[in-house]
Amino acid sequence: MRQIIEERIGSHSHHMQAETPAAHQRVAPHVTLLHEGDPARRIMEVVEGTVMLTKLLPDGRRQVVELLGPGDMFGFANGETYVCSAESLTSCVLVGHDRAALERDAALASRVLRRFEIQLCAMHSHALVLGRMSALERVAFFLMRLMPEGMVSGSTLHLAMTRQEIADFLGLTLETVSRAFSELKRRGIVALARADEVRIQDRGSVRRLAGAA
Amino acid sequence: MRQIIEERIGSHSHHMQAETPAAHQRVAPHVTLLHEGDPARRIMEVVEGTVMLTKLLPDGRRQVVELLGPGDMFGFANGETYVCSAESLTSCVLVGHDRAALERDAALASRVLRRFEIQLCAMHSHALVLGRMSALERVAFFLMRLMPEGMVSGSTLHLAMTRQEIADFLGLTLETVSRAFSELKRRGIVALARADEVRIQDRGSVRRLAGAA
DNA sequence: CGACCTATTGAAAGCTATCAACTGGGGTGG
DNA sequence: CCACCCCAGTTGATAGCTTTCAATAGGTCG
Repeated sequence: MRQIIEERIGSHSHHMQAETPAAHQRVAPHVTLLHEGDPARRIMEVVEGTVMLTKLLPDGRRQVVELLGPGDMFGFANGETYVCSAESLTSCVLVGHDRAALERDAALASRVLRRFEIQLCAMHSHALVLGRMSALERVAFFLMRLMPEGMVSGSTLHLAMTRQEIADFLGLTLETVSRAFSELKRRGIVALARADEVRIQDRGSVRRLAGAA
Repeated sequence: MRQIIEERIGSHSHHMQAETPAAHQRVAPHVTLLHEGDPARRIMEVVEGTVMLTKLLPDGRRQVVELLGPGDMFGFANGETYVCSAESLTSCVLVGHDRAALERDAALASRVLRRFEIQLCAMHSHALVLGRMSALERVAFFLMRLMPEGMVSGSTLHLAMTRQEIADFLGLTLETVSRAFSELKRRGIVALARADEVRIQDRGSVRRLAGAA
């Protein structure tokens, strides 16, 4: 069983004046950060690294509902408890924000609001992907999501996720994801140095398949 | 072509002090409220009625990404433009909030923030539905979403959506949605007085199929 | 070097999409 | 007021894509 590695590296938050100052913490990869159903006390912010949010069905089917990077927030609640579990994919630096602090700190509230809007937009795109795209298109969308803005054809991406995790994100099975990668390879759109090292040979084709969503 | 019917019924917003006061407006059913790609000026709030947000793929495939009721917000932007189109399903009352007002009005910002969190949670559930549920489960989920809290078996729901709209919401085709309704009817879980009048005979089965998501 | 886990590939089954015909209800025009 | 038309919905048959089950390959770590 993995444990949460928590290491205080000081607070850089200047708008906090409360009894629970924001503390940065570093966590190792593949650590469960919080559980669906646990009491929702704080809103967490990703400072560095990648976090995935997951939901489970009673019979064990899993969906990765969101992938989070620097600036993104998690720890949402509908009522009293978290609606998703969260797990670090890479080594991460996180900050927790007390829910009460949102009422006091207008600058923080504004920043969180802006970020919620961005994440809501990302979820809208994801709904389109899950509801209407083929397996090949979904994997292309996944790759495009990982490509930095100014990326050119020929660059290499590192995947921090297994085929199973990618499948759970895209609403597919791990075999189908693997077949999609093979198909992209066969078409000369990507090259795989290793399973988690993807060289983008034809950025345009990836964009086109992803529907520029 | 349908047009937006706009009827001022006065402002009930007391925290506004800006150059663009919040104005309530009533719109007819099946009216396009805003278009994906248009410049994003205001955030809209549903006061009464139901609104659907949709996204399109270049080839015409459509996804209804969100269904909104009273209190819900829309008009999100990632950059300068709306990421979704919005259309009224029923007759609606709406209020527009100037984006600049969010900076000035802390009470409004707090309310919007809270609502964004609720909608984000709803999107997480929807991702689970779209990514991991069967057709029958999706339709059950859809019905559960429409059932009021204190609803008992035997009550009747009115659907404000066509089979095509439900299909676009659930990531299915209209035929599959129709077959799912027939299957629920065959199992005695629902009864259909008309295509848009659903009597819930067995609330428990609906909940179970929907995975209590 | 071997064990184990992840990924790939193959074959067959299953579910949903697609194509097509038919039904029914509502509205319109005669 | 009735008949017809039109559109939404239902149902059937077939095709296609993804899943499932299974076997093989590759890589990493002890």
